[in-house]
Amino acid sequence: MDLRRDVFQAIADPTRRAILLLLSTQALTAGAIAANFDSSRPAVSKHLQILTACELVSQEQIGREVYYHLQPEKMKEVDDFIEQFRQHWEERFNQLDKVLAVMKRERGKGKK
Amino acid sequence: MDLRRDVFQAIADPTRRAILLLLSTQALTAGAIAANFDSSRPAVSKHLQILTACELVSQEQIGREVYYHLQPEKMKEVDDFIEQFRQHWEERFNQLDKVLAVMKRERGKGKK
DNA sequence: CATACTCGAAACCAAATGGTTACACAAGTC
DNA sequence: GACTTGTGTAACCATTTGGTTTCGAGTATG
Repeated sequence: MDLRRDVFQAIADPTRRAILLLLSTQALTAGAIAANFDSSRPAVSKHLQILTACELVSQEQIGREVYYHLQPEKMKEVDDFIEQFRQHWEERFNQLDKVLAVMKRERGKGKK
Repeated sequence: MDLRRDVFQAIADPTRRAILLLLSTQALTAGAIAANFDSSRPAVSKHLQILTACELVSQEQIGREVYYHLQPEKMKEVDDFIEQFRQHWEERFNQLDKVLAVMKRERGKGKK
C-alpha cells in the first residue's frame, strides 16, 4: 500500500467514511471497528492505516488494545476546498431569489 | 471506465479538483481545459466525463465546441458529510478557549 | 465536395486500490 | 512458561484507475 496521505483520497472510500462517522461519537479499538463491517479485520486495519497516515485518525495504545481517535480538524482541508464553491452556490440561490421576486411582481401585475 | 457517479470519488483526483477550480470562474471548452494540463486531451476528456457523470459539471454544445459548466450545488453532498464533523472541531476550539481562559486566570493570580 | 478542427469513444497498458489468507508479535491469563 | 487475545504486516489476487495512441463522427471553412 502506498500510504498516500491525501485527505481527499482517504474520504473517497465509503468504508473509510463510515469508519470516520463511527469514530465521531467515541474512540474504538480496531477490532470493535471491524465488527461493524462485512469485510475482514485486516481490510479494516488497512483503512485505519490510511486514515492514520493522513492524520484523520490517531492511535492510542492501551495494553494490547489500540484505540482510534477521530481528528476532525484535518477535515478542514476538505472544507477549505469546497469553501471556494460555497459562494458560487449561494450566488445561485440569490439569483433564484431575484427570479422569484420578479415572478411575484409579474404575477401581481397580472392580477391587476 | 465504470462511470461511477460518486462525488467523493470525483474530487479524489487532484487533476479533477483543478478542473473544477478552473471552471469556477468561467465555462470552458474541452480543448481549453486540456491546454491547462500536461496530460493529453483524451485524458482530460475522461476526467470531464467522470465529472459530468456525477453532475459536478454540465455540457453545452455550441457549434463544434463543447463548453463545460460548473454545477457547484452538487458539492453540497460533500458539505453535508463534513458538516457532521464541523461541530466536533468547533467543540475543540471552545474547549481550547476554556483552557486558555483558565491559564489566563492562573497567570493573573501568579502576578498578584 | 474536400479539408481542417473539435471532440468523444475504443483499445490497450501500467500502476494503484481494496480485498483475502496466512503469519508474526506483543500483552495479558492460566 | 504455555495459551489466548488483539493487532499489524506480508504475500498474493482481481478490479479499478489514469494514462496513452488511434479512430470516427460531427461541424465549420475553402
